[in-house]
Amino acid sequence: MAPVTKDSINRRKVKGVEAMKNTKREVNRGAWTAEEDQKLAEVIETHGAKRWKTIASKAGLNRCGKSCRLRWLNYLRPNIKRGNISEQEEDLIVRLHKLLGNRWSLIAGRLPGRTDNEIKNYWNSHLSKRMNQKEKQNGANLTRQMISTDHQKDRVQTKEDSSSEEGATSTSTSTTSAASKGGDQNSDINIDVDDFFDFSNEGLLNLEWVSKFLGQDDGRWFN
DNA sequence: AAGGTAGGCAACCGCCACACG
DNA sequence: TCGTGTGGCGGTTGCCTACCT
Repeated sequence: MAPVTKDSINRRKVKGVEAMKNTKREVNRGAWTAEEDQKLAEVIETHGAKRWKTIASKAGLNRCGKSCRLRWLNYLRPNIKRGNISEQEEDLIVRLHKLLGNRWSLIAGRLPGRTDNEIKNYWNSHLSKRMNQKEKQNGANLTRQMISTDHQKDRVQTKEDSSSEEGATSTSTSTTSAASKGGDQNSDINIDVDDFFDFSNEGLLNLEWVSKFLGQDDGRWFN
């Protein structure tokens, strides 16, 4: 809703500086200044993106290593895409989330130039709401389906009652068994994703492997 | 015009896993 | 084997802006 412009970011930075001046804590907190960004980038360029505590001290930044790491990974790192998540990316996020849950770093690993933080934010602000709406729709459809199925079962039961009592019992059992499997799709996929995912040899943004598990019949999530 | 509200994003917090001495 | 330091991750918060009343 509120587009984040350069101006707004700079204003935040100024506010952040003010907040830092007022804080009694030892390390800087809040928004990063352009100067801090530059220092951090320079140190990482010469020393590499590791040993964040060392980087923080070498850069002369009064910030903790964690903060430096986060800033680098989510903002300063080269080849970062910002905003404008495409339909393809969105589709992939939804599919991966269905498969992996809130494992944002894994999901981000399949989206070049996207950070886990960005995906997490995008999910929380955009997709989760749409998913809820979709689930409600599906829930309503499912209820209608179940009512319809119950009526059919009743008809079958009545028919079988009149012929064979034993046969009716077996039919009922199998129906219940099938229904119990239909609840949570994720529970059907009994795989260890940590062992399973090896991204090294796969092309990025390739939906085939996701579709293998989730099924192409799903089609697009949001129409 | 002013205040309230919701959306969006950056950054922080707390926990956990791993490496190393 | 244990303790400590560090990095990584997901959840949450805080702030700013645009929109609504």
